Amino acid sequence: MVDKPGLSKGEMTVARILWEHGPATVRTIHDAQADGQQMDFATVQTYLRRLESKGYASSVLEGKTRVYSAKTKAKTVIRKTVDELVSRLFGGQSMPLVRHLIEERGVSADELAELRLLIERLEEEGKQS
Amino acid sequence: MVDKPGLSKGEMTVARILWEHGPATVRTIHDAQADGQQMDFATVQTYLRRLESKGYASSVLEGKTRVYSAKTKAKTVIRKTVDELVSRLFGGQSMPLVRHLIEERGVSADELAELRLLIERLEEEGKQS
DNA sequence: CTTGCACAGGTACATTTGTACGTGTACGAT
DNA sequence: ATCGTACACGTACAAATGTACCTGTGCAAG
Repeated sequence: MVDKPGLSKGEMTVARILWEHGPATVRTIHDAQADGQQMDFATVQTYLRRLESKGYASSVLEGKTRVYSAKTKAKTVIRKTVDELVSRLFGGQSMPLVRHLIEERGVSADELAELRLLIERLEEEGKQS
Repeated sequence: MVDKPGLSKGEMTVARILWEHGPATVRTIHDAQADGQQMDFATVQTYLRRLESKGYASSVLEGKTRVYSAKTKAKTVIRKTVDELVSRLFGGQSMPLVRHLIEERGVSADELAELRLLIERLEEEGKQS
């Protein structure tokens, strides 16, 4: 796997919508934008085109509309992006970021419970390996 | 607080070294680079200059060398950057990122213990508020 | 004194990114 | 047959970014 150039912020925003909705047209994605962060139809189109040329998406002309599909899994892009960030901002340590997320941005009671379970599970695994 | 333009990746890398070392010269920062991700002396210089022009750093000429200091706290930049990322990649939800960090990138036993404490503390706080 | 380092500061420049306009065309309504 | 609508697709272009060279100058070694 040759490493494709990374995604820019705008491309990422569009990519995320693509992952969520599955195969979609420019319009679908354009309309799916969260209010307040609208980008022009043509802009979305450009991002999609770039996504495709970078190898992150593929498309087929279906009738007269082009339908784009994600070609790279969200997880892959997320991993790469997060790794990047962690390395640049925290010297490769993930804990500081985890701490930041939990402390600085709210975590609901439910999420807290989920986290607890996650941790307990990992502690178990740790013990026996 | 007018929001200054964000930091680019390169600038962030340099900014981080600046935060760690405290006031430093171009050379100090250049030499402090983790092996393998060396950037040219002049490149570091440029980033520092840009950091200053964006208002994230300040500098004084000390004798014949210029000494740069961070002007914005790491936490501020981190918050902004992470918020950005979380919003673009996870639609504003931080839990998916926390999960990713814990599951996909290793967490040592010690860190796990720390996390457990952190969670317990938050659970306590939650109960009484 | 002369030469060479070590830096500061200015300038350069190709890419990438954000953002979008304009043209051409197929299809459905008049 | 004609028009408006909805797209695809090519093109545009300024700003941001990554990356670095070049020039001048003071200091220190010869």
